[in-house]
Amino acid sequence: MGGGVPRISLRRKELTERRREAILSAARAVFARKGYAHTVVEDIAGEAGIGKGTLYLYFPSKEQIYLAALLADARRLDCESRRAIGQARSWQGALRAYVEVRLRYFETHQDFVRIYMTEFRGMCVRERPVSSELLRLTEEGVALLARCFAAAAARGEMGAVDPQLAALTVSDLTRGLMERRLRAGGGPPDPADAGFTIDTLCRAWQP
Amino acid sequence: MGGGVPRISLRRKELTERRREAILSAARAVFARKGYAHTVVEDIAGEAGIGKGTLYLYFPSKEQIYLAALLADARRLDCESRRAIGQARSWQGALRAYVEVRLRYFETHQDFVRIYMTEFRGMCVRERPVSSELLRLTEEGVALLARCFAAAAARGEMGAVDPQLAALTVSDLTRGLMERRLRAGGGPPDPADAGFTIDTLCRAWQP
Amino acid sequence: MGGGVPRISLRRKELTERRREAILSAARAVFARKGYAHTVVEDIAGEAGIGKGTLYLYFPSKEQIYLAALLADARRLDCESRRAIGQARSWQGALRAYVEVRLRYFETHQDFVRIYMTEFRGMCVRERPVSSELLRLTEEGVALLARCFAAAAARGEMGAVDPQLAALTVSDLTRGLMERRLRAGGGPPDPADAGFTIDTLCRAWQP
Amino acid sequence: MGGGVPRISLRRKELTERRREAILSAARAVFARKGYAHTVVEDIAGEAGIGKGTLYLYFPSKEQIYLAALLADARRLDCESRRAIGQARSWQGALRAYVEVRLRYFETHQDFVRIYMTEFRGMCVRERPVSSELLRLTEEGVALLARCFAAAAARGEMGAVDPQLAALTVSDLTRGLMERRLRAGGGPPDPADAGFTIDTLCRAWQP
DNA sequence: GATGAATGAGGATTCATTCAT
DNA sequence: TATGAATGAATCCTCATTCAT
Repeated sequence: MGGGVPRISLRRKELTERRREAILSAARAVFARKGYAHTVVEDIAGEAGIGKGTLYLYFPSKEQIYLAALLADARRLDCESRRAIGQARSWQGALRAYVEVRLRYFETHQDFVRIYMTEFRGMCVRERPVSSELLRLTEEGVALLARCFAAAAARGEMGAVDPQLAALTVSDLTRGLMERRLRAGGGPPDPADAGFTIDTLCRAWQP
Repeated sequence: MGGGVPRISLRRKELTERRREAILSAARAVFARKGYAHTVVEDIAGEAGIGKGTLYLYFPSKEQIYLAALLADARRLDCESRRAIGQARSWQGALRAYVEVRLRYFETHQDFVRIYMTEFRGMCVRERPVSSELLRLTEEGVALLARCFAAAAARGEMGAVDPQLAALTVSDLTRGLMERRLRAGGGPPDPADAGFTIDTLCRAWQP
Repeated sequence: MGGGVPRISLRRKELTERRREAILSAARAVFARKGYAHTVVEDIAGEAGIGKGTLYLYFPSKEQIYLAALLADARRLDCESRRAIGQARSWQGALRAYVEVRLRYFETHQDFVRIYMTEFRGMCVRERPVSSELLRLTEEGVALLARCFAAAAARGEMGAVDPQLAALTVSDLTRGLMERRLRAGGGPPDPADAGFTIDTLCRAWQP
Repeated sequence: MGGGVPRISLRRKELTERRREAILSAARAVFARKGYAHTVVEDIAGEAGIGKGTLYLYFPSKEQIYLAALLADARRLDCESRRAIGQARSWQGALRAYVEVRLRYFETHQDFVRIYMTEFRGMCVRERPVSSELLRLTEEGVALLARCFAAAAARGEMGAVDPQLAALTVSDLTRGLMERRLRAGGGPPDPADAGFTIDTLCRAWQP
């Protein structure tokens, strides 16, 4: 039993995967720069260093590229989020983890955040939900936090707040923090703002 | 006797103004439903019950219709906001006024909020600012609140919080409230959520 | 026999005629400045100091305004041309009269010439003849000259040239003179060029 | 063997060039038939047997198609003109060459002449010069002739005429000849007219 | 697989003409 | 009679997607 046959296939698959990633990375960069409407498919192909037609071998449409570009990062962010929140020893730690994971993710994946925060969420509110998984991931982050809060409240470590509403509150404020960083462009953001947000909520929800 | 001369002219002006409003109203409805990119000028004309070309007698371009539609409501909202916050007797009252004015405005001007919250703010982050006044109005609301907070802090009625950051926090959470109402569609929103937000902040920032 | 009744009617007719002239004058100015395609009906109305709709009480279409504007001047030019050529005592005189009448007309009716020379003649070649009278007037000027030449040739005062071709030659060169004046803008044209043209032809066609 | 590498690339380039020519040819036909203003881009595409969008892969705008269509032929005409005039042994020969090259060109490129004579020259007089090269080529033909005449005059073979005015005279009359051929449609033009023009000028300008 | 030339539906805007006042 | 607001057909151009090489 050699197994030489699938080796080529593996190579192939790996290459394909690598190219898929390259396309998504290019797509994020362009979508972040120009927004969905102003982005031309050819721009993405150019940024990815491939031909326009090649895109359509990997994705069926511009919209699917957009969603896939978001989904990949949303999954990664969800992973990191789970890990960090899982390691937290208190509801305050979980809250801080939620915020900090996102701000750290922003440092290295500004393109994703830009699209996700300033365009995709709006699209979701307006049109029919486009990607169920993307939506689920978004809600998952909040739900994770909500479960933490519920447990903490049950243990009496947290004031008697609605865990779901509390988690949504954290989510809203985190978005605000990121938008301000985006608007600041490359300039340094107010380094105190994240602390302010966390402090505010910790104080409000202490038992 | 007398005074009848400009009557026709007045009629005309009034009619023109009425039609301008009708166009903006139609535009808000369509933009809210489909978003800027998917809206076709003919749709707006149809919704307004006029011909396509007529739009261009009142506005020079699709983009200007969009901005004018937002601006009119943003001004009204700013007015109501000023009045309500001006009447507040405490920073808590101001906070509550800011949120409630917006939620009440949402009841009757859902279209505006839909566009403003889910599209325009994102556009501002992404592209060059499109309308300076619209931007100014947005920032004005926050600044108003910030001044209230600063005064309250100076009087010792409020904890030692950064007034600007506090105002931004209120703004972010209010947006969150409205987005959830939008997503709920016509369904009844959680009636407690606004209270939760206000309570949270009041508790956090008491002296 | 009073005759009071038609007096009003006369007034009316005269007023109408006066306004017609004003429109045509305005039309010539605008058409000369922008050309037929780039001229907007509203421009003409504005130049004439009347409303856009009023134009259509006097003329049925933009095209008819254009033709009427040309026709009025073409008739006047034809009149002056007939008179001047009629007074000429030799074929050289007729030739000179033809050229000079046109150059003089150019001084005071540059708009007409601009349209006529640079646009209308081209239109005639390209499309179906638009106005039979306008075309006839153009040919009439040449024919007039041709008859002069034929008579002169018959009297032996002129070389044995084909009168029709000779007249066309004069026509072509006169057009060239006017185009150069148009292109010179307001600047002074070469004052010798008309003389050169006339001398050339006189020498060529002497017996 | 070998040397086959760029074959595909050559094919492609050749094909592209061939299609560019096809578009220009179609454009000339349609522009000649309808004039610039009445020509619709779709007409050109249809005449060229390609899709509307394909035009814009080859040219950036309707106006550029127009100018390119003229420019290609204007260059060819200029070439032939230079050659023919260069071979002329006398100023009379040069004059005859100038006229005959144009009449011959007319036989095979009636579309070009139609546009060039009846529309483009007028546009130049009326509006800002659109294509500097096109304008230069037009003036170049006249200048070439003018230099011939100047040389001939210096050698005493020609009367003391202003060479520039003489060349303009030839140009004006040649245009007249072509316009009459255009107006004659397919019908046979007066075969004597070119001879008449040439004879007239030769006689006028002999020493 | 990879490419980019070809396509044509779609969309913003203009403007000659009409018509209610 | 005079007006200019209203109209919608007409037009240029873009760009997502297809497909022959």
